[in-house]
Amino acid sequence: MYSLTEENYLKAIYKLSSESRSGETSTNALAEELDTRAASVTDMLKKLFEKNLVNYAKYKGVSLSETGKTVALQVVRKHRLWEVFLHDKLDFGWEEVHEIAEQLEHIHSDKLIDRLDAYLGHPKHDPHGDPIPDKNGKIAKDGFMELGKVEVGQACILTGVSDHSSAFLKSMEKWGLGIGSELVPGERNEFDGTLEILLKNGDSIYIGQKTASNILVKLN
Amino acid sequence: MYSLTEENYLKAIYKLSSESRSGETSTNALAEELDTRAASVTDMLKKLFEKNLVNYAKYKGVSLSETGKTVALQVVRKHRLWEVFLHDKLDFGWEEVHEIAEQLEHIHSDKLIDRLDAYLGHPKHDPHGDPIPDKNGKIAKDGFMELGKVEVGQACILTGVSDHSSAFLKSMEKWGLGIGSELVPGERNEFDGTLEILLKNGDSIYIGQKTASNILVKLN
DNA sequence: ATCTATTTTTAGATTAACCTAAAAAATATA
DNA sequence: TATATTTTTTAGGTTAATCTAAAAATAGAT
Repeated sequence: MYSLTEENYLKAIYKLSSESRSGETSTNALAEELDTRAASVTDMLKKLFEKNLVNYAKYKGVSLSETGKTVALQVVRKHRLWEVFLHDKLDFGWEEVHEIAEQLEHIHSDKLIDRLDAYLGHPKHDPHGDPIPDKNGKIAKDGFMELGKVEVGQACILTGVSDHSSAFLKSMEKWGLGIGSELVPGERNEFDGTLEILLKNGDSIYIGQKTASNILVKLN
Repeated sequence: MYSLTEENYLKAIYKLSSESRSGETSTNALAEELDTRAASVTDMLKKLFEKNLVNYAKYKGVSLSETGKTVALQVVRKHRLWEVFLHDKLDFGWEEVHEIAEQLEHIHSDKLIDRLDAYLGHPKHDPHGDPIPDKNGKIAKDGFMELGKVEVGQACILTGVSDHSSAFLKSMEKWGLGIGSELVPGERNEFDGTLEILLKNGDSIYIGQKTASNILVKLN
């Protein structure tokens, strides 16, 4: 069993090294991510290395070991499942779920998380559209992209939604959007994040950030 | 915001001083309850006193201040609501919920606990029959009675248990007893205190004195 | 009431996680 | 390549919560 702090370090190393193509990250980047000092990070990296959770050599960067990756993915799994619970069952907005899930992700009970997963209907994505690793840490590669991350002018096809709430689905309905719809991102309002979307029939609609990240698309 | 450890001390002081008629408890009793050493308890009591959470004077026992009581009752509230969630929504047995709720009770978010309460339908009792304090810390007083004190022939309904050990809960399970079971006390063996209990289905079971005083009932 | 046993507190250490300041290594620049 | 800059590590401390061992206070028994 790992401490809350150890789990947070592993999660941060996972996140940062996924984002870098080298598959590893640095002491300073971790200090920034974890809002702590570089010296503290060095201390912890030594400890995690002793426990075989990371590959680490002084001045040489750090990456997760197989064990470390497994632990990190389980924490991510718990985080995202709790987010789904908060969003789907307790009606929290997508902007509210992260902070509470940061606490809930550290509850230790395999049985709890299995039951929660089943109770939520084995969701594949959290309310932000991020994939939920399975019990074995496997992340379904669906090659889907959030509409909000597609570049302007790049035509794409709606392949799914991350949010299944009726509020969201009703607004999708109203816009005439569904699986298979062809979309082209237009202008983005940098002030409020609103995104213009050009439809096949020539109409334009204006969607918020929340909607844009809950619409999953395939590039066309 | 109080630390997990502080919350656990407050909860323990609440529990032990509720059980004593003096309304306070001792260093040693707390050390036992919290599975720690008396010296550690003394240290923490000083700290809690500094923070105005307890009434404490050296060698004189300890009790909760008004603030301390408020905090303790909110932790109890959270614990019991999570127990209801685990039992009602995730199908955990009543002997399993306590341990996981020990962790969940320390999640900090008023909004979360309000939403959870509403989601569960504002339950009044946890799966063991213990009352759930409301947002203001008020506990509904319900005149429960120990089964051992009910007169022969007086039908009653099981409303709660005082002992939450899994040994006790498992034997309850074996007898098929749970919240809502209908019971009628039958013959009492004056030699060893064993009590016959007639069940709804016509069966008789024989329970010891200790069990009889840990089963709480409402007269029918 | 005195002596003994128990309970509680103090004193001084330990551990995990953090910190600052300074030294060492790696990287960038002239 | 030599020097300057940045990054990382080391050294030494701090804090919360714990511990053991010993001292002090209270409670119990004759």
